[in-house]
Amino acid sequence: MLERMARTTPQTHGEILAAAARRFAVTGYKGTSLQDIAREVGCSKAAVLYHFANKEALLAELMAKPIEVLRQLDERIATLDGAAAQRAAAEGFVDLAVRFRREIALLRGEFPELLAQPAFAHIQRISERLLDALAGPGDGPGGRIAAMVVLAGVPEACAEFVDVPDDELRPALLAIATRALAPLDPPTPE
Amino acid sequence: MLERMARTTPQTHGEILAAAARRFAVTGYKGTSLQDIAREVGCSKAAVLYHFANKEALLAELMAKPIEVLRQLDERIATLDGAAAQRAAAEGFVDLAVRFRREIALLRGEFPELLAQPAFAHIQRISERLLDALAGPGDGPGGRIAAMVVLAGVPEACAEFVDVPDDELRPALLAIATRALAPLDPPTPE
DNA sequence: GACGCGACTGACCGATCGGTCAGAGTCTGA
DNA sequence: TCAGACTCTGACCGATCGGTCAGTCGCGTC
Repeated sequence: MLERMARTTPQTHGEILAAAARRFAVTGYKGTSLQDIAREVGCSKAAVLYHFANKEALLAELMAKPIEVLRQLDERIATLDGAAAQRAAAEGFVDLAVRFRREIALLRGEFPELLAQPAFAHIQRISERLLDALAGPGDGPGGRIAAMVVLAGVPEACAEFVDVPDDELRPALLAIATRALAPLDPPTPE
Repeated sequence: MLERMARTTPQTHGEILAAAARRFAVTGYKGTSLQDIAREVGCSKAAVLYHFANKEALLAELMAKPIEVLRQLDERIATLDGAAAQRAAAEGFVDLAVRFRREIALLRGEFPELLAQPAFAHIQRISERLLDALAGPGDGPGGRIAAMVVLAGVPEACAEFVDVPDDELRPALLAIATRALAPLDPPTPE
């Protein structure tokens, strides 16, 4: 009945992953159905679910590397404090955002809902610690507000400027972030 | 059969609106069903659709005022250019974000998908002009990157710090924004 | 040639979505 | 008293979602 070539290629796994990344980037995670992904690959929806336990597992595999790097950043920051932690947080976060901006673009604005899923609960905790570090040792709420602007604005800018080369985007963002968080390392402390 | 009091109150319209705002703030627009809203009000889903043509109309009425103010800001900026437009854009945008931060909180991160709806197409155009104004008259991409960080970060910070009083949040955000966009108005232009 | 196995399919499931519809209860004005 | 408007309901619709399942196909092995 079926005239199609026997595609005994186990690389289908990778093809599904790539197709999912493409679709998520356009229509978002929630806005992309397993049917959409299957259509892009050229297989059945059941085939997608043969290779991945469920939709969330697909997302988890796509985000595994950036999440791991974020976890490492969290560990590194935990060993520092005050201004040193703040600088390390800013540099590390900008690095991470630039490096994985394609993955970030997949989730354009869906972070809040996705992080609410229990599978990503630990990321929310890491984000809170990152916010604290970025806020620095200041006392008023100004530091936390600036940290929030950076924490939300930098990834969005990365997703928006996917085509700008790394070595142009990274220093620009780092300069913006340090300026935004400025009150804690003013150029003339004296 | 029905023992319930006859609620001939036409204020149901307002109750539905308030309930929708509450639910949207918790579970987002897409994540909130008409059933959810009806349950919160204590009426049927059909009653919700009696008062509002559809789900999108509900959102539109909730966002009517902030959208109108955004439109006015766009008009004001259009009469200026260069550094003056940049300053007006920063001040106006921070003002708007602080003033309507409850409405912004409703949409936590759903802006991209919602703005993609044809009903909000003009907002996307306004956002682009706002980005241009915030970027200022600089030539490199640095200005646009900083503008994007502000454009995405400020509303998110507003949504996060809903409890901080206006007259504390506004100056803090304005300071952060002007610092982030700094290269165009450095303290020593000479 | 029989068998097992990995890869995959189509049909199907229950749930939920936004939205429609005919009608019922209530109130108002002629 | 009665017509009609207003408000609201329960039942229902088609579409779509993520996910399950029995079975099929091709291939390597015994």
